[in-house]
Amino acid sequence: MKKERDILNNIYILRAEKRWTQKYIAEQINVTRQTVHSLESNKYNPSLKLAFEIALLFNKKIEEIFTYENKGDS
Amino acid sequence: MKKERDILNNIYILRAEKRWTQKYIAEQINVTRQTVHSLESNKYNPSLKLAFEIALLFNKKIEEIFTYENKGDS
DNA sequence: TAAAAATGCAATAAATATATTACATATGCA
DNA sequence: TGCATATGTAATATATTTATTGCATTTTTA
Repeated sequence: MKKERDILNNIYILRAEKRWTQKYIAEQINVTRQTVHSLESNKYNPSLKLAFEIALLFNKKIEEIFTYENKGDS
Repeated sequence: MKKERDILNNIYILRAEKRWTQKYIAEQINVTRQTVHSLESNKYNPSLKLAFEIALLFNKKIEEIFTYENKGDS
């Protein structure tokens, strides 16, 4: 069995800390609000460009925002 | 003018250091050799998952392998 | 409390990453 | 030199991300 991993992120938390809206983030990084919403809901694999944009916006490293962990591990 | 950035990577160098083939890398991370080749030729925006897989394989941080820099800056 | 803004969600379209296949050239090695 | 392996490239197919639109519900704020 090959190891499956999930990409997870804590954008929801980071956004709450900053009190930013999804719309605001979307505008800053030039994507739609849908994209931000999908990202936050943690159920897909964004492009590296998008990950970099998010990291730049929050002034963090990609790995401080996104994790790649064994499926099932919470 | 909105700032455009390029995603670049040094996989070619890292691979040379390890003396690995494109085929070998492709097999390790479950993509095709084409994908590895395209990646190395630095002209596109991979998925975050692929970036994580490469980083794991080389045991490095994503940002040690991929950079996101202003277009034109070499 | 009413209006405005923010969020969740869904369907479909558009864009682009990745796979597949194939072939030509280059490079290393017997 | 000749064979095996590695690499560059291209065309087409498939998969997945992202955009677009729209609407319902929740939360904020005047």
